Amino acid sequence: MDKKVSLAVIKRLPRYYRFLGDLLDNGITRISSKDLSEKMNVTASQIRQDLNNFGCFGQQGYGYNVELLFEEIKEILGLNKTYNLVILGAGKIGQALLNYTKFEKRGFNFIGIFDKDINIIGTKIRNLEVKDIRELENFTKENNVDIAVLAVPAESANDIYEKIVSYGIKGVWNFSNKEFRKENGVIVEDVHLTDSLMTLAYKFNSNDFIEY
Amino acid sequence: MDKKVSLAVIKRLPRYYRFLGDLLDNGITRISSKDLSEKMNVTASQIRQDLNNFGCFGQQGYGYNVELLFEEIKEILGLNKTYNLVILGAGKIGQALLNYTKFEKRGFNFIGIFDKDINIIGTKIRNLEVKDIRELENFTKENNVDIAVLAVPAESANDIYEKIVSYGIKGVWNFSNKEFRKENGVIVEDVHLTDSLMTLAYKFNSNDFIEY
DNA sequence: TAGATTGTTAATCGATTAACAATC
DNA sequence: TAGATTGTTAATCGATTAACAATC
Repeated sequence: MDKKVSLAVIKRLPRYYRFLGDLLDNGITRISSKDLSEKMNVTASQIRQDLNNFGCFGQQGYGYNVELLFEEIKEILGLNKTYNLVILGAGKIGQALLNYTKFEKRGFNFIGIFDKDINIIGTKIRNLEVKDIRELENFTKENNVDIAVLAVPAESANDIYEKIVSYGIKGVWNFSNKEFRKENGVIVEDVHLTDSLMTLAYKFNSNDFIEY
Repeated sequence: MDKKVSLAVIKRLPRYYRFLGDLLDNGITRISSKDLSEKMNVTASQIRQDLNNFGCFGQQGYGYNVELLFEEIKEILGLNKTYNLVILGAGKIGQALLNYTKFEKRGFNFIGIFDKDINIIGTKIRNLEVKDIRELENFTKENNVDIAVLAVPAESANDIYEKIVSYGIKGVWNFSNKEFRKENGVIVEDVHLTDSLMTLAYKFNSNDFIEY
């Protein structure tokens, strides 16, 4: 068993992955922690410390092979697998996410979208027909659902979350403005857009904050 | 001049605001840091430390008046003002944000939406007609634009960002998968959806991480 | 008043940075 | 080999938690 890695480190991994992807696109094959640190505006120490939580990917006197490190981080993040996602709530947010094709390029496949509104059920969004939320239970039995995207209004968020958990779905990507108790090893990743906008408002009005 | 407040504290403010709002809705008029800490799953010490960055809002032996504290945090976050926002990019994300009415309840008003696609320009989304992105410069001269919502594809993100800055817009809510140099006091708040999904993937596959 | 709970100082903990021996 | 740069240990810094005097 690896030693525990702090969430602070984990949240930096996608950023490394992004920068390494850019380097790859630019045909750069090797990079030192120092050069990368300047591009990313962090310390070289931090980069080396972060990476060494997962293994020794560099070489003394050389630095890091960009492609190799890119692939390692991909593996660490779990992006060599594919994931089946269902969207709960076929409103604006749910539709926007379904229509956003970038996620599928990373292996996140939308296999279902559900709503309770009789006027939306049956309509087609992109390649999927909106199903009745009451069909979710059977759907999870017949399909391997990894992640539920919670995009319902705040009022029904708790109900739907309880259903998700009881149906055995393990991952929740939460766009509702609510928080949930993590139970039975359920993993919740929150996207609080309103919180983000409020943080922007604060920063907008004040110069008295410390970057990062 | 107040002493600097760390971004960690600032990012917790919207969460306090959210929980206090819930308490208010439930008719609860006072709360101690201890009771709130149990609801929020943080320490009472942290709550008191956080709040005391901004003032003394409690009362010994009593705790905090919920409504008063709610209003204080609202003020601190800058939610007693209103903000004018323009959306750049009338694709799925841009449209979804425009259609999401919650933001306006908080004082964030969408006053324009722009795109470069001739097929989209002129169409109406909610209450706004999509304008040609080339009209943005004049628009910013005639209107007080506080925040630009960057919802364009990655390829054009940098170009549009440069324009935003040169037109004197101070706040950027960035939904593009790019990062920008903060220049001329420009404030950028990033929403990296793909990063968030990758973090979820990591957590999904591993139990070896530390919560928060 | 006595009990409760704050505001704040001090202690602890963890994360970041610096330094450097190991080594490619 | 000499130079470069890692992996890793040690030092520093900052954030969180604990403790408690002040006080409502």
